[in-house]
Amino acid sequence: MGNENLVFKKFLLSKGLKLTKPRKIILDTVFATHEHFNVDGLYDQIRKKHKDVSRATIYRTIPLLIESGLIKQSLRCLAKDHYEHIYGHGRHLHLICEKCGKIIEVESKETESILNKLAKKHDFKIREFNIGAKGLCEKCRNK
Amino acid sequence: MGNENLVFKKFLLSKGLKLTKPRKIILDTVFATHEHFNVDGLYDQIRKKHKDVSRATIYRTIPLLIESGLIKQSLRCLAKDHYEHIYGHGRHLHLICEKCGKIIEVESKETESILNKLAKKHDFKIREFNIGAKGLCEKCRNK
DNA sequence: TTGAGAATGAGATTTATTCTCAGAATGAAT
DNA sequence: ATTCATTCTGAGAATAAATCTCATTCTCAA
Repeated sequence: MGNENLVFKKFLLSKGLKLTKPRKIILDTVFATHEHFNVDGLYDQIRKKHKDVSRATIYRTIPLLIESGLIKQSLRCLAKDHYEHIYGHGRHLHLICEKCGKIIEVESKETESILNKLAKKHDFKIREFNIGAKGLCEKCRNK
Repeated sequence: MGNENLVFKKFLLSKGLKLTKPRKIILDTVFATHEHFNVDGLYDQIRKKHKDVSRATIYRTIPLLIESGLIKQSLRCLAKDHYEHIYGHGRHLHLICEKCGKIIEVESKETESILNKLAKKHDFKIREFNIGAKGLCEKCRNK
């Protein structure tokens, strides 16, 4: 892992944009874990090491990470947008527990191929899947 | 169609809540069409006939409609939460065009049964499915 | 008809996200 | 290295959807 850097660099170059320090820090922090993230959590994480990266820049960088294909918008939870990695990760869907907030990730090849078939029938070009369900996890149900 | 009233009435009763005029108006307007809706659109629609229903009451009534099983939260579009009917509607998934905003609804029995199987494997109890994809519709792609 | 509790409208409040702007950083060309 | 046109940045203001407050009004069971 570390090729996110190259991907992002190429993307910026192709757009005439610049690879600045804040953008590097944001990219590295995003890919330092494999977890979902939101702006608040990311900001806290970054601030531990770098006191000079602002929320505004995080908000401005996320669309670039999305456009470069490194991350995608994921679920929305507690009124906050969440994001997840695409680069280096297999496709998956989410089972979200509405009580404890736990997110179970599951392989989703089957559902995607079905969705692809349906899209073809409607002459629709899929850019991004969004497959999941909300409910109760085993722990929250058994008590 | 018209049984939404009964369903909602029973739900309110079971909760010790009251079937007020604003709630009736909101319910009727929501089910006057089969379309997705958001608070703003619903408010405008209601205001054509009833000048005395406030946004606050709409925001307060929607969770009740959800809890009673009549509607569900659907996609989020242009920073607004959208909702859709459950009562009287077959399950479906969405293909959302990111350019023109068009929403294509498609039957989704297959994907749901797969998701159900996966949920079972993880001992997860699904309350609500969320299946869809974003991309470009045929019209927006061919120009 | 009454009364206790629930619901309402209006507007204030909250809060995630976006915008503004003056100054700083970037990188291609020299 | 230096220059310079352009892009970026941080800080805080602005925006806007959704929630909350509160004094008043409505519901409905008795």
